Amino acid sequence: MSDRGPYAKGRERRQAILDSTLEVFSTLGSRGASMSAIARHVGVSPALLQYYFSTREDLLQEVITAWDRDNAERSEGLTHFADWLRGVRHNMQHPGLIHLYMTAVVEATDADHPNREFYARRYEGLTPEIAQEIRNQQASGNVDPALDPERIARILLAAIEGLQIRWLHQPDFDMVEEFLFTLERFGIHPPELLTGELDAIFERAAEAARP
Amino acid sequence: MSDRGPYAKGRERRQAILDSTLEVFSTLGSRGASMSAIARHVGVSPALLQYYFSTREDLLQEVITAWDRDNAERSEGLTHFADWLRGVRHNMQHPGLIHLYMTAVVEATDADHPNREFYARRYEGLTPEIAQEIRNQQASGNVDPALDPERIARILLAAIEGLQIRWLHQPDFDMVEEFLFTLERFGIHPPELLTGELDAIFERAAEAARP
DNA sequence: GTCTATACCCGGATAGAC
DNA sequence: GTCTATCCGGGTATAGAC
Repeated sequence: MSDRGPYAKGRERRQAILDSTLEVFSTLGSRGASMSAIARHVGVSPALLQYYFSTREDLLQEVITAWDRDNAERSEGLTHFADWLRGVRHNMQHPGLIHLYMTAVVEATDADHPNREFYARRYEGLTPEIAQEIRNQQASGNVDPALDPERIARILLAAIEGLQIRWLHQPDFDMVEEFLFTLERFGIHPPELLTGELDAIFERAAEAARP
Repeated sequence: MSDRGPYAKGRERRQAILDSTLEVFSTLGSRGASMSAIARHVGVSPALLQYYFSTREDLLQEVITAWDRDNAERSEGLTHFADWLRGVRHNMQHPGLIHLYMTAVVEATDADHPNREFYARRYEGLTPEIAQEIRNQQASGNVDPALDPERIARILLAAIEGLQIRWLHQPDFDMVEEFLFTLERFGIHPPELLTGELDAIFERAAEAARP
C-alpha cells in the first residue's frame, strides 16, 4: 500500500475526521459533537463527513472499532490482566474515548438500533477471552478453582463499564485503583501490578514489540 | 390535598404523561421516545408536554426522581441489601426504567449538561449510604473489617450499573444472580437472600407497610 | 388552568453541481 | 472529492382559544 496514488488524500481525510471526532467529543461532549461541529474542526463542509461515513452513527462506530483494534495491538507481550489495567490507564488519558464509547453502548441499547448486534457480539467475544485468562490463573493456583470463570468475566466486564460511567461524572475517581481492588477480591493479583513499576514494564514491553 | 378542585385534572395529566413516557421508552427505546411519540401515546398535543415539563430533559429527569422516590418508599422494613436486590428484581420487570435511567446518566456526562450535578450528588449520596450498611455487616462479623466500606460501596454501585447495561443488551442476562454473586465475594450474604423465599418476604413486608 | 396550532431553529441527510 | 442547496424531522417558543 503506497502513500501515493489517488487514494492517499482520501485516507488522510478519513483519518483526520476520526481524530477530530474524538477531539471534539472530549471537549464538547456528545451533544456538542454534531456533524457540523466536527466538520468545522476538520475544516471541511458537513457533507464531506457524510461522504466518508454515511451516517453519524457510523462515524462514531468507526472510532470505536479503531479503538478496539489499537487495544489489541497494544497488548503484545503482557499478560491479559496487565493489558487490561494498562488499557484503563491509557483511556484515562484520552477521556473522549470512554465518553464516546459509553454513549454509543448505551444508545445501541434500543431494540432497533443498527449497532445493537455489534455490542452483543462484542460482549460475547470478550467474555470467554477473559474467562480463559481466569482459567489460567486457576491453573496456577491464584484463583479459587471453584469459581465459575465465565461468571467472573461477566462481572469484571460489567464493573469496568460501571466504573467508567462514574469516572466520567467524577474525573478524580481512580478507576485503576478501584478495578485493581476488584480484581484482588476475585483472587487475581498479577505480580507486575503490585510492584508500582507498571510504567517501566510497559515501556520495556513496548520497546520489545517494536521491529 | 383533595382530589377535587381545578388542580385534579392537571395532576392526573402530569402523571399520565410520566407513565406514557416510561411506556413509550420501553417499547420504542430512546430514539423512538420523541416528544410527539409520547404525546400521541397520551392522546394530547406535543405542546402540552411542554406545558407540564418545559423540556424533554426535564420530563425524563422527573421520571427518574419519581423512580428514586418509589424505591425509597418500597424499602420499608427490610435490610438495605435485601432492598437493593428487590429493587433490581423490580426493575427487571419494568425495562423502560433502566433503559431510561442509563440513557440519562450517560447523557448527563457532558460537561455542560444541566443534569450533570444531579448525578454527581446522587452518587455522593448513595455511596455513604451503602458504606454504612457495609459497616453494619462488618460490626456483625460478616464482612472483613479490613475492607474499606466506601470503596466497596463504590465498586458495588459501579457493578450494578455495568450489569444493567449488559442486561439491556441481553435481556436473558440474570442481573440478580450476578449481583448476588458479587455481594458474596465481598462477604455480604444476608440470610434472607439465600432461602429462595424472597418473594414471600417481600409480600409480608409490603403487607406490614400498608396502613 | 388546560390545551392546540403554528411558526422557528437546528441537526442529519440527500441531490446534484463543480 | 468536495461543496451548496435543500429537505425533513425533532425540540422549543409563542399566541391565543377554551
